[in-house]
Amino acid sequence: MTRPLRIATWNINSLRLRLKLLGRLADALDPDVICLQETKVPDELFPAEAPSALGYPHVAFRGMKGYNGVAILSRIGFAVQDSAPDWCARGDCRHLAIALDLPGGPLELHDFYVPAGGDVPDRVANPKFAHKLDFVAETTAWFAARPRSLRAVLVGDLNIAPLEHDVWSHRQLLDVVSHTPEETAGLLAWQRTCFVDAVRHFVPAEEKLFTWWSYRNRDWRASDRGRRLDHIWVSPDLTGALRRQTVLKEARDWTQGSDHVPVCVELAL
DNA sequence: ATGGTTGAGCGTCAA
Repeated sequence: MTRPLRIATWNINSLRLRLKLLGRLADALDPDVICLQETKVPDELFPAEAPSALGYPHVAFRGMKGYNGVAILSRIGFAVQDSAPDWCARGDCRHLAIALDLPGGPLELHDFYVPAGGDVPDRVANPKFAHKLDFVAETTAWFAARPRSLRAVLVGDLNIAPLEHDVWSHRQLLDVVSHTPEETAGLLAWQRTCFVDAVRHFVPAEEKLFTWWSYRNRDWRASDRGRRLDHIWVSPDLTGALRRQTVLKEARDWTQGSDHVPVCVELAL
């Protein structure tokens, strides 16, 4: 039997600045596929040689100047899928979809970077919050309308912590963008269209679990005011194949690290 | 109520 497939996701917060840390991620998790968000690099400046040098010859990227940007690095060949719409018609570089060439048939993989939504949780006062809610509503409608996918995985920085123990204080964050009832309900509705939470499959809902700690805390580990913003979902037919999850908390201490840490799951397909 | 820090790329804006 072959080794389980490992899929990792990481908001790298600038690919060019953290190329060396990408190597540390590869060493630490040994993933077959790495999905990145906030690459912050236009396609014409994408460091094309770097993924191969790390052992990932198959690459797809969609970037723009300054903000956003997603990329997928893979040891396994894949075909890029371009059937999804341009969410909110902004040309925003927030989604890549591929079909991985696996022996048992293709595996559909989505890499998402959901808008952060600004500071004020009010869709009238804050257009960024409106964009975030609209984005999630559009993706939900799109996944709900298509035939139910089998062998599908969705990962990314979804910028919403849906469960009570996905934040350091449920009560204190109910009015904070990323954990408002409107956002958490929206994210769970999206999830229910086609997916189950592959990380909470292993970690009980009453246990705190975070993937992001703000740069603005003097000592992120001591204050531990984290949120679980980064997610891996799988189609229900794959739940029996789930073998392990890893939230690579140590990465938050890497020199000049991202404020997000990598998340990884193993699937025995 | 506000501030705190980081990145892109040079103004601030976004997170």
